[in-house]
This record gives sequence, C-alpha cells and structure tokens, in this order.
Amino acid sequence: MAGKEFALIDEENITGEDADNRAQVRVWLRLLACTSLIGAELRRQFREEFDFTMPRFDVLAQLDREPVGLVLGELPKRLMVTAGNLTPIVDRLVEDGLITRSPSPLDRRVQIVCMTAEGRRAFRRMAKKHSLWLASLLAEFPKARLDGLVRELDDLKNAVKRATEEARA
Amino acid sequence: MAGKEFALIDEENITGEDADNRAQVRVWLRLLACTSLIGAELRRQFREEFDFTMPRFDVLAQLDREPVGLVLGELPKRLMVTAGNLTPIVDRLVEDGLITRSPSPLDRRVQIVCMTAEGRRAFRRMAKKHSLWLASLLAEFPKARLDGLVRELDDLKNAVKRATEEARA
DNA sequence: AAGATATACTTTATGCCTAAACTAAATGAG
DNA sequence: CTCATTTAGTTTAGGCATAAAGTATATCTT
Repeated sequence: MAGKEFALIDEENITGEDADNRAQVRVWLRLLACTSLIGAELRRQFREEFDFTMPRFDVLAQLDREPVGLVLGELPKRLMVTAGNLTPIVDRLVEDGLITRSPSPLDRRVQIVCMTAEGRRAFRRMAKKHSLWLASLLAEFPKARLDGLVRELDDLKNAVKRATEEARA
Repeated sequence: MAGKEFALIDEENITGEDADNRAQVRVWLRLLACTSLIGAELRRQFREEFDFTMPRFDVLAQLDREPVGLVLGELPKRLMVTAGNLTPIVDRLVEDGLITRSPSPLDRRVQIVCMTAEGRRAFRRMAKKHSLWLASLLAEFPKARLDGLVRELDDLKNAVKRATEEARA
C-alpha cells in the first residue's frame, strides 16, 4: 500500500522459492493483491470526491467517538504507523480546522488531540461514503461468505501477532 | 501499500458508518491489519538482513525466470504501480548491477530490462529467506486452512476486479 | 538536590507512491 | 509527405512511510 510500497510477485516465481512454503507465500500474495486493489480504489474515491487521503481519514476515525479527545501518543499505536509520520498529518488536520491539538496541563510533553465540530461533520460525511464504496467493491463476493472470511482473517492476524511477539522474545 | 499509506479504523467506529455494510468494512479492516502486520515484518527483515526493500525485490522477482528480459512497460502492469514510480527503482537496480536496461533495436521508445547473473544470485538468496520468513510468520495458522483461505482471497480478488471494471464501463 | 534514565514528540534523511505534465518516437490519416 | 494521435518512458510536485537522531519534560535514584 503509499504509500503502499507493496507489489506482487508472479505466481510462477514461487518455484524459485522453497516449494514447501508455497501455500504461505500464496496467502501473502493474495492478501497483497486484495489490499492493493481495494486500497487503490478507495484512495481514488477519497481524492476525487473529497480531496482527502486515507491516512487523514484514519486519524479522524480514531478521534470520532472520543468525546474528550485522545492523547496524541495513542494514534501511532492504534494506526500502526510511526509517531514521526503522524506529526505532519496531524499538523495539517489542525490547519484545516478538523481537529485541535492542545498541551496537557498535567504533563507538558503530552498533547491532546480532539475533533472539532467541523471535523466531526466531515468525518461522518466521508465515513458514509467509505462504507458504500466498500459495499459496492465487494458486492460480487457472496454475502454469506463474508463473516467466514472475517473469521479466517482474524485468526490469521492473531497467528501472525503471536509469531512476531514470540520472535521478539 | 508503498507504502503503505494504510492504517486501521477502530472496530467501534463501524457504528459511525452504514450499519448494513458492517461485514464488508470488517473484511477490509482485517485485510489491512493482516497486510500491515506481515508487510512490516517482511520489510524489517529485508532491511536488516539484506539492506534491501520489497519494491526492489518485487522487480527482481518479475525478472527472474524471464531469460530474455522484459519490456520495461510490463513492470508497472504486473506490479500494480505507476510507471513513474518504477523509473528511480529501476535506475538504482541498474546502478547496483543487478539488472540491465537497454533500448530495443526495433522501437527506440522501448527499453528492455534483464537480470544480470549477480542479480539472479541476489534474488535467489533473498527469495529463499522470503519464503522462510512467511512460513514462520504464518506458522501458527493451521496449515489445513491455508488453501481454503487462498481460495477465498482469490474469489474476493476476482469479485473486486469485476466490480471495478464494471464501474469504469 | 543532581544526575541518569525514560517518555512524548519532532526533525531529518531517505524511499515509495501517485497524478499530471512533459519528451521523444512511432503510427495513422489525409 | 505532413500533421495529428498514440505509445513509452521520464519528470515534477506533493503526500505517506520509516529509522534514527534530537529536544524538552518528567521521573527515578541516590
């Protein structure tokens, strides 16, 4: 994805890798293909309809329904990006009047970010479209299999999480 | 994902979107989470072990097993990125001696890219590790369900492709 | 109280990615 | 043949992403 920074390996090339791990490589390539396709379409829609980007939308999504705002440091964790990356994104959302950033009175290192009324309006308008776009993109996939796929992906996610945590320990 | 440029919306926020499309949004969020997790780990490994990036690896993967090389214009299509993006990546791979880029004698607009012997060696070394890393990341996911997941993702990919092609028509 | 360590965040350097504008070469129509 | 169009690729401007280094504030240790 921006950034994407992901691309696809041709199926043929699997033979160039360890034959025993074909299934795992295939899962990865399919994940990448699906995410790229859907992500490209969502990004295009966001840009054309709202002149907005997905990372900015993601920040608003975190702030929506946090009536008192959020400690800035929560955002990198929830969005799985580095803190340095968020600085300019938050800067621009503040400039655009969609969120506020104020220092905590308790700890001058800490900043609290909070959506403005305008930000909330903008987010809700975009979120509605966001789910419609997704519904339309996935319309040809059988609805009956959606929940099953969610479960499989949940299990996959947890398996990967466990594997990475083990590796670090 | 290039970068990626993808982040995650909290589950809670689905209520802020159209309730009818929850399942589709959930699939998207899970796809994003899985791709981000795996991608981050692969990127880290590529950097630490080989001082290499995934986009560079992906280009080599396309060129591996194309003994006579590839028309440059094929790469953007296969890797699902824009042509402009590839120019500097190909430039650097040429500089590093991993691939060559030569003009076609038939059409002076066309360039042919081809892996060097050194590039082939480098790719095979990295590809082996790449599949091992993936196998280890997915090790805790039941092997018996891998093929089923591949099929689901294939169907999903094709469904999304059809939806986007229809939308353009 | 003073110095070491930890935390919150920003800055810098580098690379990926896109869209849109641009260059050069080939093709097609009259 | 000439001009318009198409095609292959590069360039530009701008945003996203990372890792690593830096700044400021808080906390902990003694």
